[in-house]
Amino acid sequence: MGRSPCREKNGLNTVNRGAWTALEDQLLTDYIKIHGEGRWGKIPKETGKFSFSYKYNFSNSTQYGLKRCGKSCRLRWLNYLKPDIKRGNITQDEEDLILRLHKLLGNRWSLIAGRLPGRTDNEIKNYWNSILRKKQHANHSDLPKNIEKKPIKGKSNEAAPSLNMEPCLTTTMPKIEPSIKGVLGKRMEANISDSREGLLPTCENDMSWNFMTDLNAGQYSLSEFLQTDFSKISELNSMIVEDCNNGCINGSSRSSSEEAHLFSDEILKNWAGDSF
DNA sequence: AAGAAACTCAACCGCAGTATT
DNA sequence: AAATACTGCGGTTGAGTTTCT
Repeated sequence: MGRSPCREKNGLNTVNRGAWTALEDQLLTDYIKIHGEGRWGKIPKETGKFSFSYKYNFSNSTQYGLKRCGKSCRLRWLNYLKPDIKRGNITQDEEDLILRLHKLLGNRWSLIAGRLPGRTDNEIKNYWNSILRKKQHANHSDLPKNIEKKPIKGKSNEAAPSLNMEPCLTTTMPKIEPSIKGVLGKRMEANISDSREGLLPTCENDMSWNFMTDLNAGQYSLSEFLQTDFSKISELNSMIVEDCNNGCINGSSRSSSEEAHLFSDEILKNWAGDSF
């Protein structure tokens, strides 16, 4: 279902566009301090009430309130006014993380931003498009598909790496490889520890995909993620396939080894293929 | 010094999923 | 159940700024 443009909403005949003024910022900030985030669509109407906006020094008394659509208010708050937004340049650690997460998630800017406290999806998107895209281009003459410009319309052909991992079979866990550092090793230890206690890994709690979920949920720190030895993932995949060939332990009907992957071939190719 | 080109980044747009009426 | 509103996302634009020639 299509949506009508902002200007047609809220009964506003005219909606301000372009850069926000200091007065508008103040009005929006004050409103959110009082009412909290959300209900963006009500902001133009609510801030237009005399009781709310009388103290602001509007140049024209008929212009009380924010002549902005809710969507615009939300964007302004989330990308600029919100107090916990981090200002300043992207650090090297942050850049590394952006590169890795982009490799993993593609253009899921909000997900990437979720792992960078104080950074907004818009900021990361801009940073990628202006800095990192060029860096990658300089490193590889053949630009990765997932940062190629998309056709004008349609999102269905987005070339981001698929998150639809093969469902991992329950299998015997590989031996802990001491050299596997970071969140991958941490996940392995957790799973093996569980299996020793009789808690066999299942498709729901195996290490294959939850490590990313856990990362997203704040289970791991930035440094742990950065320490992860992704070059070992391919080995892990092979170990699991081999184990599965030797017989899965839970009697699952889906016992073919090709289903027993930690990560899809596409992801492995992406991770192992270049400097990443 | 001036114009052109490249860059940055805030803001806008359309789409889609979810919530509400 | 259908229509409408709300919210969030990613892609794109364009004004302002900086760098280059």
